[in-house]
Amino acid sequence: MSHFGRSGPPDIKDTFSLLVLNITFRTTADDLFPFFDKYGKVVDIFIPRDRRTGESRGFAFVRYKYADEAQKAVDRLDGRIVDGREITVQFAKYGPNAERIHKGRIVETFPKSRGRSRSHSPRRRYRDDNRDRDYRRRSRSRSYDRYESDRYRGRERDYRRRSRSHSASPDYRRGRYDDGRRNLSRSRSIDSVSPTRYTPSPKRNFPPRVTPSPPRGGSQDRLSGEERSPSRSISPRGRPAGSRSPSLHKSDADD
DNA sequence: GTTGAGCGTT
Repeated sequence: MSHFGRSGPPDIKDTFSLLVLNITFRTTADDLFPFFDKYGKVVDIFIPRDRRTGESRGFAFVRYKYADEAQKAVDRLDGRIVDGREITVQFAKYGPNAERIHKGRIVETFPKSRGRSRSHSPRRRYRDDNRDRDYRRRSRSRSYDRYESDRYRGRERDYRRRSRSHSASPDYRRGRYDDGRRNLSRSRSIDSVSPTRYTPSPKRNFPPRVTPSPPRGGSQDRLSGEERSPSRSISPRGRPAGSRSPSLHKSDADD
């Protein structure tokens, strides 16, 4: 199904979570499902997204029903190329609530979890807003010299050159995307919108030449007066310009 | 439209 993680964490008590790193930012759970489903029973797949932009953060969590299948998936899918990117599959070390996890399974069972135990010390469900912008920018400044950077870049470039056969354009994702969502492109109906509850924009239809000038009074008042002045519709005399009779004499036009 | 170390949501 396509609704992995839509209904929240189903049950991780008897599931083994795998952490998939180094995936592309366009890779979705549906893309990873066939890969992992081939090696075992996938219970759920979840890809954390950014709460501001809603984009993927570059990693996913795959839950298997059995440990052996999860282990096989790690051994098989670890290092595989998905969407042109080498993914890294490994057992999750932390749970949804940062609980200890061994082999993708929760080992740190809270003894007094009769209703509320770990809730006693609830850490921030989400990253601090102030650090929210930093949690990904922290490692940007690396000690990479331009030489090494250039070398890595060159290697990566070479890798990409070898990767694409003859004419691989960045539209590879588009083709796949179009393959799955072409319905949406064809009929842009309200019913065809993806289950994601993202709101594109409250205003569905707006005039092309819409003037987004805030209708706030005050300083805008005088500006409005200026703009209203050049209106040729009203003559300085208070008489409509079009109301001028063509039979007006030349001498009358000396105003 | 971009980026690339890491551990998760109704």
